[in-house]
Amino acid sequence: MVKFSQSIEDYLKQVYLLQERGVEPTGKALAERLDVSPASVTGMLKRLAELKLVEYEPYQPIRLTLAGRAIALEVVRHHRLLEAYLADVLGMEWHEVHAEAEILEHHISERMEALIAERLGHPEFDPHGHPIPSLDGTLPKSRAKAALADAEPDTRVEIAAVHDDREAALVYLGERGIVPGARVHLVERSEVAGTVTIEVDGARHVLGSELAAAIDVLPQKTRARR
Amino acid sequence: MVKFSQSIEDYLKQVYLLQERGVEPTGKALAERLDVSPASVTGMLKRLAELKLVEYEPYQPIRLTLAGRAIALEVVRHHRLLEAYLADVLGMEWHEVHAEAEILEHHISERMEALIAERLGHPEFDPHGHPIPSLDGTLPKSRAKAALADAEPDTRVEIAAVHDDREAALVYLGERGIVPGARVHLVERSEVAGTVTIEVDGARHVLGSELAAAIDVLPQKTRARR
DNA sequence: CGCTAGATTTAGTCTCGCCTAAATCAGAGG
DNA sequence: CCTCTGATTTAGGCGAGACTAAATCTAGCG
Repeated sequence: MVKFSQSIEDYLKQVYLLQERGVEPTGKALAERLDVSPASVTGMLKRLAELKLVEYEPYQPIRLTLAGRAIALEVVRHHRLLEAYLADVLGMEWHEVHAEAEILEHHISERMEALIAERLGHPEFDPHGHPIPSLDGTLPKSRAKAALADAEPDTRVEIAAVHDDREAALVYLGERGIVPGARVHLVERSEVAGTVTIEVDGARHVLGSELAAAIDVLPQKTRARR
Repeated sequence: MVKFSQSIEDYLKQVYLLQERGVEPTGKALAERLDVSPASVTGMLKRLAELKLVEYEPYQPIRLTLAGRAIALEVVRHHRLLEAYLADVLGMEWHEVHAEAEILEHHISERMEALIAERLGHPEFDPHGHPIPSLDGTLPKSRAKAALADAEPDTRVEIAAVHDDREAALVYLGERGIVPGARVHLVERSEVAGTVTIEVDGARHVLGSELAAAIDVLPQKTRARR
């Protein structure tokens, strides 16, 4: 597979990540996530279409081609392996790993990727609970999960993943033990207040629904899996 | 300290490395090492002079400013720490580490640098025997050493450093145990043949003077130091 | 059916680093 | 002191990837 620029990798990755979260990858969404003007996105999409990495016609939905998806998966694999490595081996805090991996994902060799994966024992999930694509492009299958913001009140759940890159949010959650694998009691949700109340380790916490929407949980009848 | 582009870091690093080896950093030498045309070097030197990172006047010798030297040292520190880390912790072969470090040196955070240095116990030399600048910009002092190509024949010496990036050369030397720390008997030198004969672990090897010039040795009255 | 808001695309520029070709300079030898 | 050679600099350009401003499309609503 030919080597593409970091910019190209970033665009493809963001298209993939939006799709992974079930969001339509529009030009606007890409512009926001890439911190770039919408006009720049259009320009790049044209190039990506030329390169057969995305299917793109003006005003039509954006889709990755097989080749584009392969690159996106590779970058995502690098990112998540790096997060796991930085946290587990180097002892970096879980809120720091994203920023570091965001950069390094574009620069590690296949050799280094393999050494890292091996050292970690080929993990299936990163410290935020995100699935790590395998070398052949397959994803670990995870059980049905729901956003904490939508889960059944007064049930016990297990935190599965946290989809929030902001360091402050991760510090906040980490300090309160709201991390993948944690068992949590969902006390109540208030639609009108826009809050979710949970109990972790005997302490109560109230989260805004925005943050609660970024947290995926599993019904409690499960075992830990990290 | 402001963040400069990878290109700028590379230019400054090469100026530093040439000086470290006692070579005048001319435009031509830089062009070769950076794999760039001489005209491009001139252009970049102008920019670097504007940025107060080098002292440069047309046709005058090139010198790093304090700021430029600080950046060069930082990049070299990253490079050599990474080489040590990749070899010692990740188990990468000593001939592979240079290429990987060459890229990653520009992308690791200060935080990661610190974690790596700590994990390694703040080493003074990298796997090739090159000194690792400390955080405050000082270098470990190494004892007087000479190129293998110039050393006294029929003496015992210790390999101190190998100044050759080519993978094939490193594989060749590594397979024969010609690595920093190794004790070697310098059997003879032939000016006319352009060869140096050494004995390592009971086996004789003949090296061309070019390669022998890239190997630094210490007189034998020393202890191992890695 | 027509309007409008918001998303998207087009057009035209800018900067960074690189290039080639041509000009110029420095230093050695006659 | 002149000339030749090799190093260096100047001049002119190019491609990537970003930007702003202006034009255009789409979709929802009255």
